Amino acid sequence: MTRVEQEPGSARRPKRDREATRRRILNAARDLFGEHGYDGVTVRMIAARAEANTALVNRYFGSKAALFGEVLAGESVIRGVIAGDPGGLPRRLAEHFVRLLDQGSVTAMSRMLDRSAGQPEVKEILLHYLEDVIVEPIVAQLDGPDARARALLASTIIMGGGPVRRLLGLNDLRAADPAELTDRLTAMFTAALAPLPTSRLPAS
Amino acid sequence: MTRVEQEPGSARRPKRDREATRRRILNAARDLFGEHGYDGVTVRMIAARAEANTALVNRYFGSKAALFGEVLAGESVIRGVIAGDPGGLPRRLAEHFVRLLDQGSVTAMSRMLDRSAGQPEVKEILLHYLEDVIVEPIVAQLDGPDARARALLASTIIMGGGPVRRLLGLNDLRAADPAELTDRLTAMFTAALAPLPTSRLPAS
DNA sequence: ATGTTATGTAGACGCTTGTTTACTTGCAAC
DNA sequence: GTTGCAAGTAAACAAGCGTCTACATAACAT
Repeated sequence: MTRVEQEPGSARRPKRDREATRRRILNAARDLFGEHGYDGVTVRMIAARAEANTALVNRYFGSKAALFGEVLAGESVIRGVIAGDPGGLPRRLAEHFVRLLDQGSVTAMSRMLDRSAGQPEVKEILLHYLEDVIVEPIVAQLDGPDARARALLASTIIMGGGPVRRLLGLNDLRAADPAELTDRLTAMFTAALAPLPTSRLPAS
Repeated sequence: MTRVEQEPGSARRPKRDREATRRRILNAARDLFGEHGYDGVTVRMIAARAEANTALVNRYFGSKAALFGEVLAGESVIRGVIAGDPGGLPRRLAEHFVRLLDQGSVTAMSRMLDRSAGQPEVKEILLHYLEDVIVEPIVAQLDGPDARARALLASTIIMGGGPVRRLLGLNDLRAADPAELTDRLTAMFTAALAPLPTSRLPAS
């Protein structure tokens, strides 16, 4: 009876590890949703990637939609980007955008958004995410009139990056001088967010 | 085999009218794809909306994907927007964007793009559309370095409008003064397209 | 009226989806 | 060992998808 009496939560590594399996599924879902969007991913794909049984996805997360929601909840890097001094917000957003370009597959979020509004239930989840994590924090940093409209314009740039990257590729964007690209994006975000329209350009 | 003894387009109204049915299906597809994207629409939905039999969709268009391509081919309003004097391009794009906001459901295109990249075949169709109808014409108008990168940035704004509108709604954008909104968007497009970064703003 | 052809229809095909059920197996306490 | 339970599995479920085939029917030429 030489049995190892281990503390609960100690370093024992059972072959059947609920938490580890759950984590593998969650990671697989994050990667796949990020790459193909909600509709482009099947529960079987997630399970295969996680090297787990298909039924475990529903067992641990209830449903595919709920799993999607949990993935979304873990992807809030942009929160830290928005937070900070309001004056530097456009540049921080621009730098974030450029950073996403360089990372590629790691950036689950933006790619997730464009192809993921199938069922109304998922649309609801996405809506709340965008509202609470992106739009609302930006609005909170803005002074002046039409704060929400300005935040929506900035969101337009952020969300447009996904489809453009996915469909048209980003080699041509990466090819450009990163500093210049950042400047350009900063100007775009500034134009979107400035309290008053930055300039009245000559109409055509 | 010329079995049409009547003038084409004359006043006969047969109950079974191939062209009319085909048109009804195409219109229904345009509306539905515009509203729900490629994956969000089924062949049966299209047939129901067109008050036609499901099999006729495939009979007249070969496949759902081919029908999508035909719908896309008919949606090239933006072509005329891009064409014109290069200096006024940012403002024309901005005005187009604002116009889309006001129209709502008529604007099939932009809403079609974000949720429509399911099968690789459809992605191919979309890619060529974006490339030939949006990016390439814009590039053709640009001078200076990194023309394609700048065109992609402008496309980012255009394509971002779809998801933002669909998910977050556009009432807050419409609420703002249209003239001011146009100015703001013009500045954004200018920042994206200008030969050199418009300004180097103080970093945060 | 009759025959032919194009148009429309009903239904099934094969496949994939998310989900659930019944079962097997590993692990640990007794 | 033996038992009990959690973890994992295989298979099936119902529903939905795009597509196709066999059939009915309206419209025209004769």
